[in-house]
Amino acid sequence: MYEELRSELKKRKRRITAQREMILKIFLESKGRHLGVEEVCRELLDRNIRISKATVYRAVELLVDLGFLRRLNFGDGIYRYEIVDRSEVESHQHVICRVCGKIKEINSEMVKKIVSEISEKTGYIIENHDLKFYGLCPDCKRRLSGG
Amino acid sequence: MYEELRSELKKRKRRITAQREMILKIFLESKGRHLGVEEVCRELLDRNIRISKATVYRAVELLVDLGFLRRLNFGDGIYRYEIVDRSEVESHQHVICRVCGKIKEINSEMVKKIVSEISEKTGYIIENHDLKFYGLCPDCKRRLSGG
DNA sequence: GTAGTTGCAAATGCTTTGCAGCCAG
DNA sequence: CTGGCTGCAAAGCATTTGCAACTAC
Repeated sequence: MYEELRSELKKRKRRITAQREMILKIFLESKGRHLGVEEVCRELLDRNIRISKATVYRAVELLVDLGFLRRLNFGDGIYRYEIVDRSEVESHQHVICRVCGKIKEINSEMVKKIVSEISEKTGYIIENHDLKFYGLCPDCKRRLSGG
Repeated sequence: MYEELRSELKKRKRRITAQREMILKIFLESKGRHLGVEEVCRELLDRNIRISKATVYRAVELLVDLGFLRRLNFGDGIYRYEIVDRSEVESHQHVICRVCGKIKEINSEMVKKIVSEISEKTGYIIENHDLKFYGLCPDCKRRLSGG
């Protein structure tokens, strides 16, 4: 993945820097998590690496541009980012527990059908989407009803 | 709707004020639009009504709590609000043009199927959802491809 | 050498909050 | 009356930006 990053950076005449590789590394080692800038900085500090917050902001923006990260928005006022798995479908959907905040990724075949249905009905060309389902996860469900 | 607002406020021992009714009125008269606090203030000014921004912030939060408004997040750093139509299904979905920003509401039967599929697969109880589809609206599609 | 990067601090922009005065009940 | 409400200004926060020093190439 670092090789791809280097080649993408070269392609766009942007520089290959230790900071950028390090930040990508954090995301590669945190697969499945959804990190905000603050958390990225914390992860870096845990590894005794100090990169200024401004640089992290600029790096994640760049990594989103280059297609390595995806920006997420869970409506809490903080932008979070996750690594883009090239093998995965171009869309993404999350199920979020309203009690514990746990986030689960899902992948429904039915999503494709919805997309084409919407495309037909509205005349829009749908390029990507962001689906969030809110509810109770099994654990919280048990905890709340059980006791 | 104002009657419902008054009774909800009484029920919760909150006061009935001209500002709160006025702000609800703005939303009732702007059905289908997604107003941010700034825009609500502008609408008020257009009607020669001055309500402080802080009050608007507090009022929309209250109206969301009471179930009259729904908070939306289109990822541009601004919370927008829309009136909740009691007759409508408890869920909502938007199609957003990435060029002109136009937002269209949709209502797909297929959404219900997805919800139950997800519920089965994940064990979550899905209470509501927030679906956003991004792409090109017919107008921008024409403008971009046509010339 | 030079243009892209970084770190810092200051600025920005949306939202929240403390507080004194006001007003609905 | 009195506790909730409003308006104002100040504070909070996440994010962005200006700039001088630095560094990849």
